Amino acid sequence: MKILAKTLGANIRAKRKEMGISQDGLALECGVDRSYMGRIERGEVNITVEKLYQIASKLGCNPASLLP
Amino acid sequence: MKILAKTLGANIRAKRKEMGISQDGLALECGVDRSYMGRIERGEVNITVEKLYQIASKLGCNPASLLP
DNA sequence: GAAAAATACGGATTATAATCCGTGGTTATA
DNA sequence: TATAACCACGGATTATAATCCGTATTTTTC
Repeated sequence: MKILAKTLGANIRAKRKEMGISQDGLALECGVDRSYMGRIERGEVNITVEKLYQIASKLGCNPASLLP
Repeated sequence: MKILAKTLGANIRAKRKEMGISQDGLALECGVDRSYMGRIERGEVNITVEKLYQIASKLGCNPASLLP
C-alpha cells in the first residue's frame, strides 16, 4: 500500500526516463545512495521535503509537479 | 539559514492563522507532537512528505501550495 | 496588571529516513 | 553467448525525523 510514496516514486521514475538517464546516474547527481533511489522509485520509503527538492532540481522540474 | 524549511514553516503558520486555530490545536488534529509543530513553523526541522500531506489535509489546502 | 492562553525552547528518548556494501537477476549491446 | 549496463532487493549501520515530557516567555483577554 502507501499510495502516496508509490505514486511519487512513479512520477520520479517517469521524469527520469524522460531525461534518458539511469537510476544510478540520477542518484549520483542528487548525492543520494543508489539503492535508496531504487526504493524511492518503488515507493518503499517516505522521503523528506529536502530530498524531494534535491531530486526535482536534478530532474529539472518543479518539486510540486512530482507530488500526487 | 535553511531557507526551504523556513519558508515552508512560514507558509504553514500563515495558513493556520488564516483558519484561526492554535498551534497546539493544529498539532492535535494532525496527530503530531505540539512541540514539533512549533519547530516546523520556525523552520527548525526537515519534515517528510507524509507529514506535509497530513498538515495540508488539516489545513484544507493543497500540499504543493505550502511549498516555496 | 493579573490570569489564562498560546508559543518558544530545551533535553532525552524512540522511530525511521538515509547510507553503505553486497549479490542475483534482467535487459541491452557487441 | 557473453559481456556489460541497469535494476531489484537485502541486511546492517548511521543520521536524523518525530515523540514525549517539562518549563520559561510572550501574547491575549478580562
